[in-house]
Amino acid sequence: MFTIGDFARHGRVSVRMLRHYDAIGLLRPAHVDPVSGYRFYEAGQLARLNRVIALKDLGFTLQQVQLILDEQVSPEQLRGMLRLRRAELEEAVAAAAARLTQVEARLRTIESEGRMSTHDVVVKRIPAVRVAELSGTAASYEPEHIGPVIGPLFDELCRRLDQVGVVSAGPGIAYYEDSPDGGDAILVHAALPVGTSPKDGHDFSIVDLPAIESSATVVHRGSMDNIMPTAQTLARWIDSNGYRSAGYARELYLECPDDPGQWVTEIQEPITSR
Amino acid sequence: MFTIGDFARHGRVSVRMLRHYDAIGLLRPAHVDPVSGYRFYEAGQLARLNRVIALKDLGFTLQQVQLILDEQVSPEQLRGMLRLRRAELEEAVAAAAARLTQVEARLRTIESEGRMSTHDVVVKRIPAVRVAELSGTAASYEPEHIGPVIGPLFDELCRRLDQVGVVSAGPGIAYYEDSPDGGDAILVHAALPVGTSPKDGHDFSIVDLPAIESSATVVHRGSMDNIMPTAQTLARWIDSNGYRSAGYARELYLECPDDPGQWVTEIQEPITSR
DNA sequence: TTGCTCCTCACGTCACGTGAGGTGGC
DNA sequence: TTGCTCCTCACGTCACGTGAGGTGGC
Repeated sequence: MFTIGDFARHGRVSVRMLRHYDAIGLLRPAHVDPVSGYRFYEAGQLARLNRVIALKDLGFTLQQVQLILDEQVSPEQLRGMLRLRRAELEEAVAAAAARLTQVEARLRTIESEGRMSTHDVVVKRIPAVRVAELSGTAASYEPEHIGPVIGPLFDELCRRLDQVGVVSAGPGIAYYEDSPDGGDAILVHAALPVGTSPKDGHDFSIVDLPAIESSATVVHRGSMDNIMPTAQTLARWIDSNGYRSAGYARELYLECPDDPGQWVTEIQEPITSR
Repeated sequence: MFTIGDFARHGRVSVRMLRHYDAIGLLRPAHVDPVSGYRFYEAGQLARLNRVIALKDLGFTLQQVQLILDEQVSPEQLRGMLRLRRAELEEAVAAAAARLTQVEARLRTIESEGRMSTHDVVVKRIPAVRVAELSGTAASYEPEHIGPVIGPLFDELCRRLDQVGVVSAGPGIAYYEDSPDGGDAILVHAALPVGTSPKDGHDFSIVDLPAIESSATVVHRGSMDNIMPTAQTLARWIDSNGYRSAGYARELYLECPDDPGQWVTEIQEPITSR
């Protein structure tokens, strides 16, 4: 017979843990003194304690441990639980490794630049949207070629949506593609989310933009003429965090007051892990 | 200006999170309606939200995120925090990988044997102990050679401790070493923990058993004559979980009633990762 | 008498999720 | 009027750590 203190010492657990396991019925002392309430454990109970610790170390919750030890789960169910745990652990390893990569990237930039960027890149899923859109062409990806094309496209799109009584359901989206004929010129799309699609007789196209399962995003503040440094930050982040670009980026116009210097835009770039 | 719902949608966070960040002062809405209490956010605040998410994703607590964003930490301190995080993440990756290995080992045994063993191996640190000990030799590691040697050694040791008025401070420990002269014979040590070391005039040795930083342990129930299957379970566990033996094992006699079938022993085997 | 071990509450942890119960504008 | 969004409490989560306040045997 061991007192709770001795038993805890042999099992390398805290006294508090043993009391907790008693409270939830996971490991009851072999004997409890009825007057003092003192708990007494038998040496053989160390085997049960070890099982508890071993299963807990695998990442099971105490409730699951209890079910397993009390044989409330069949071997078949246990296999299922282990497989689930395995999948969760595979994810956990990958997630921890990804965080580690990110922390290392931050350390590199802070050691070379003496500070941390304030442009923070976040990976998120962008859901699919149905949009109304108009398209045009621009001479290149340079902001000064795109600006004069995209602005009028949005203005015109608004006018045409108005005409058919459709009201946009969110901020405008722009995206670009290489010209299908292979030149330097590019396709420019100006899109506005719509809830319901209008019947007929409209002179704009309705397109379903697919979800982006994994998108690296940054918020750009200020005129689109100054987008380049932000875009480069994003590109460097993608590279130094073990991803690569997986398609064309979208721009989300979150706020577009008259003064272009006050614009707020989100750039969304599809990525896959490298 | 966005309502809390719109802002949450753009930032891919929950409304509850934004309220929480408001409550702790991490991200205050740009404006709060004084009569309705409605929160309103500016598009530009998405940049701050992104910083929060990015730092949170690195594994920092919200409190740390707050300190970092409010520039309460110098670049130097930030470097320190990142290095600490890096170390923690390296550990986290290793820990998750080790769990994964263990889960995979369990899956293999459950798929081959249809059930999970009830001999659970636990890795723990064994602290150093000062012991009084007597030694002898046995013909081999076989239980039938060791038993007749170790028993009398313990009896004799107890007698001699009694004589000098020393009382043992814990269960007996046995350990074995190859004979220094290279034969099959082995050195057998019977040891009892002592708190205070006696002065002089005793005929047993006082030895400091070093701590075992990383020890794989199992509890064996029953006579030491039947130790073999338990020892094999332990050996297999060590092998299939990516460790290897790193020294000689110890046996801890937790309970030794007259009936040897009721004995409870813990085997402690030093390990290192392979 | 002082220490040591044991006991039972009960709060705190961390970042929210999840109702409950109520309000205001379309 | 029904829905929808917003609000403020406030409890629950998970596995204990950490006092607080008190007892019993050496």
